[in-house]
Amino acid sequence: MAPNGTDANTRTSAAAPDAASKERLRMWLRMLKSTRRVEAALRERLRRDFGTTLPRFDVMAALARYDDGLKMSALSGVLRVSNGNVTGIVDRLAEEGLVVRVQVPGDRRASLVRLTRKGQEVFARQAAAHEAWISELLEDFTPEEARIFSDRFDAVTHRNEEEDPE
Amino acid sequence: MAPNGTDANTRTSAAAPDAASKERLRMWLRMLKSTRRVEAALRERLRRDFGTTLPRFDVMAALARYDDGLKMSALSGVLRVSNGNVTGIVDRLAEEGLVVRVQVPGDRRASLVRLTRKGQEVFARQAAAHEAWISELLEDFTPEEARIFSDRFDAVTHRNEEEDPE
DNA sequence: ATCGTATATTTCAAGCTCAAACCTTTTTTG
DNA sequence: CAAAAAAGGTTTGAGCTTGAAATATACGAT
Repeated sequence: MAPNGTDANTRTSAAAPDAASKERLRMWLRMLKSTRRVEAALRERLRRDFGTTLPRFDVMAALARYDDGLKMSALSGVLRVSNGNVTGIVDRLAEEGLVVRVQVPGDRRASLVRLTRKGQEVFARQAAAHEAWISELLEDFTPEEARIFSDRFDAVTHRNEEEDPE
Repeated sequence: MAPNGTDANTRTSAAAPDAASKERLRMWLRMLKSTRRVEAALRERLRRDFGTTLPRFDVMAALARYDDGLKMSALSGVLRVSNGNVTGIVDRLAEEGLVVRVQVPGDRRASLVRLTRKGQEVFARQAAAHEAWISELLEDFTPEEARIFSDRFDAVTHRNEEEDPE
C-alpha cells in the first residue's frame, strides 16, 4: 500500500519527499474552492427562492431523516457543529413554526426537536429544488464517477474517527 | 419557484430519471462532510498552535502569493467572500501588525493590502504546519489520486465561470 | 465645470459559529 | 442518602459572513 521506495520509476519519492504533501495540498485547495462555490450557489438560491439559509436547511434536512425527532445534542453531532450553535438556529425555526421542541418524558433536561407538518411541507419543496441544483452544479460528474468519489470521501471521513452516529 | 403541485412527495417513484441526481447528491453530502471535517481539524490546530483562525490564515495565504499586495476587492475576489467581510479581517490583522494598507498613488479610493515582514514570518510557520496537516488528513489519497481529483474539481470550478483572477 | 455613472471600500443589521462558562437535571459513587 | 461527577442545553463574548446601504473617489459626456 505505502510506496516503499523500490517502485520502478518513483522520481517523486526519491527526489522530493514533500511532493506528496504538495499534491495533497493542491487537491485540498481545489476541493475547498469547489465546495465553497457550490455552497455559495446553494446559499444564494435558498435565499432567493425560499428566503432561508443553508444552516436552516441543514438542520431541517437532518430532522427530516428522523421522524421521531432528534435531541439537541444528537442534532449538533449529526451536523458537526457546536451545540450552542444549534440552539440559535432551532430557536428561529421554532419561531417560524417549522420545528417544535418536545419534552422527553423521562428526562427533564432533554428535548426532542421535530419538524412540524408545516416544516415537512416546506422542507419537501426545498429538498426537491436542492437536489436538482446539486445535480446541475455537479453535472460534470457522471453517476459512476460520483459514486467513486463518494466512496473515496468516506475514507477521509472515517479516518481518525472518534464518534459518529452514522 | 412556485410549488408545481406534483412535487410534494416524489419518493423513488419513477424508474431512474433521477438516479443521476441521487448519486450526485450523495457525492455532494460526502464531499461536504469531508471538507467540514478537514476544516474543523485545521481550525482547531490553527487556534491551538498559532492562536489564529481559518479566515485569517486564508487572507494571509492569499496575500503571501502576491508580493505587490492585493486590493481589497481583489482579495475578496480571490477568497470568494463578500468585500465587507474582508474589511473586518484585514482590520484585525492590521491591528496585530501582520498586514498593512498601502495607499495606491493614482487612486485615493483604493488601497493595497500587503503582508508585513512580521506577517511573512508568521505565515511561513503557519503554512508549513498547514501543509503537513493537510497531507496527514488526506493521507489516504496517493499523490496520483490527488492529482486526478484536483483536475476533476477544476471542472466544477470552471463550470459557470463569471470572473476569476486566477 | 457639472452631472451621472461606475468603481473601491466601509458600515450596518441580522444571522452563523465557536469555545467556554453556566445552569439544571440525572447518574454515579462514597 | 449526600456529595461528586456526568449529561443535556442555554447563554455569552468574540469573531466571521452576507447582502444592502452608505461614502467617497474617479471618470465620461456633456
